[in-house]
Amino acid sequence: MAKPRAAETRKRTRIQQEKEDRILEAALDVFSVHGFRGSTIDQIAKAADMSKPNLLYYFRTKEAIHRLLIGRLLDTWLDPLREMKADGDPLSEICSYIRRKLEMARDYPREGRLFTNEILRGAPHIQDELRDLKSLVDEKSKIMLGWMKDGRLARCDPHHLIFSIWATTQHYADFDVQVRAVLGPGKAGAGRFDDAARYLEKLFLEGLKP
Amino acid sequence: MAKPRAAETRKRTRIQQEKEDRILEAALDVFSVHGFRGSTIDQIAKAADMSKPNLLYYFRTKEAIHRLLIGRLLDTWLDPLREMKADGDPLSEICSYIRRKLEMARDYPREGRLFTNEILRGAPHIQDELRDLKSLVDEKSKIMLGWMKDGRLARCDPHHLIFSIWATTQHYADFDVQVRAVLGPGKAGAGRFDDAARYLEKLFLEGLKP
DNA sequence: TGTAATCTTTACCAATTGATCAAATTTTTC
DNA sequence: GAAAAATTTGATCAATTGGTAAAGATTACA
Repeated sequence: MAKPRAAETRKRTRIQQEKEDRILEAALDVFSVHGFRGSTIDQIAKAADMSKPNLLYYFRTKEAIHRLLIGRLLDTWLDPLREMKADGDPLSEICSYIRRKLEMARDYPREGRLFTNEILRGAPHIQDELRDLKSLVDEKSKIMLGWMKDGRLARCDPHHLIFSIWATTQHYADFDVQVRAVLGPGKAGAGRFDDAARYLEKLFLEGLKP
Repeated sequence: MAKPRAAETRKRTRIQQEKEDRILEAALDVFSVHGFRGSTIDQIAKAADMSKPNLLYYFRTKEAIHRLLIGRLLDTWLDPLREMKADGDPLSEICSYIRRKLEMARDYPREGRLFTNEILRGAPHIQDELRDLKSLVDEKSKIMLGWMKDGRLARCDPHHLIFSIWATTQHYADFDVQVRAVLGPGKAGAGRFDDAARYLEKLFLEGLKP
């Protein structure tokens, strides 16, 4: 008896494994540029080099692909923030956080844009996750307030401090086209991330030292 | 003889004026959330409270509306940067720039998101403008390098400095949903922009003073 | 007030879209 | 090597999409 869709099988076949990966890879390419509504199954199928019905054999709907991608993304996206520990040196902790976020922007720009697309749309599918995000940020904010009270970090609004780290690092994924256009052929090479890291480190280190 | 489309008439009628404004207003709402491909004429027409053919009487195509909106946006978007003058006090000039960009994020969030959508898509329609942008940024970078040489501004990469201002201010338009979710009902009111301004001013002032 | 120009509506069209189905093909398993 | 399971394909569908044609309604203006 042929299963109607591959997704339900207990054990993933070799083919299933490979095709699903190819689809997700292609979908990430397409979704991250055009957003959910702006992307078509045909487009994704073509990018994955297979027919549309074939693709739909592995994922029931367009939304199923998108949901899976978003889910995977959210799972790892906040890891760097989770790693910020109260018992570390405040400025080093913040610098590490910036560095890690910048590495993510460099190594996973499509994931970053997928997330930004979702937020731009009003985050319709990740309301729960936003709630989790709030509690994580609140928790880390408390740590920072402690550092400030101890005179180990400049007094400021920790929420907005976190926003500014998100913004400055994510910028290099979302606005990549603009960044490259502005830097010009000479400075838009791979080294731009090192330049960014150097600049951001200085800005935040000087800006936040007590 | 009835003109096929209203746009070509020399003088704009009262009705033309009003309807075109209503369409652009509605289109800005829709495009800024869903992007170009994710938005439909029906959607825009409904938001503008008119029938689709009626809307298409004023704008030939969906793209015509989008082009006009993008054009208008780019026209005013860079004004704050243009206003940065070499003969001002470096830190005050930068602070004013931040304040103005933040006001734009507060007062014109839809325009900001429209722009971000366009950039996320790879900026297909604004290649020329990106070239103009580069020369403007290069020009202002030279001014900043002068300030640094004179010891009136901390030494850093001026391009990345400008990026960080764009990123931190634009963040409050693009990631508004996330910002509000994280701040929570207590602090997500209109005052969040004042908090942001206070924080950013401190960060950049301390981070960039020589 | 009459008429020409402008505006609006109804009906429509061809292309694209997300998705289905049964038949044909390939792969795995015994 | 045959049966069973998994995979692929081509044909198809209903809904949506961007856009048009033409007739009817309204407005501006002499």
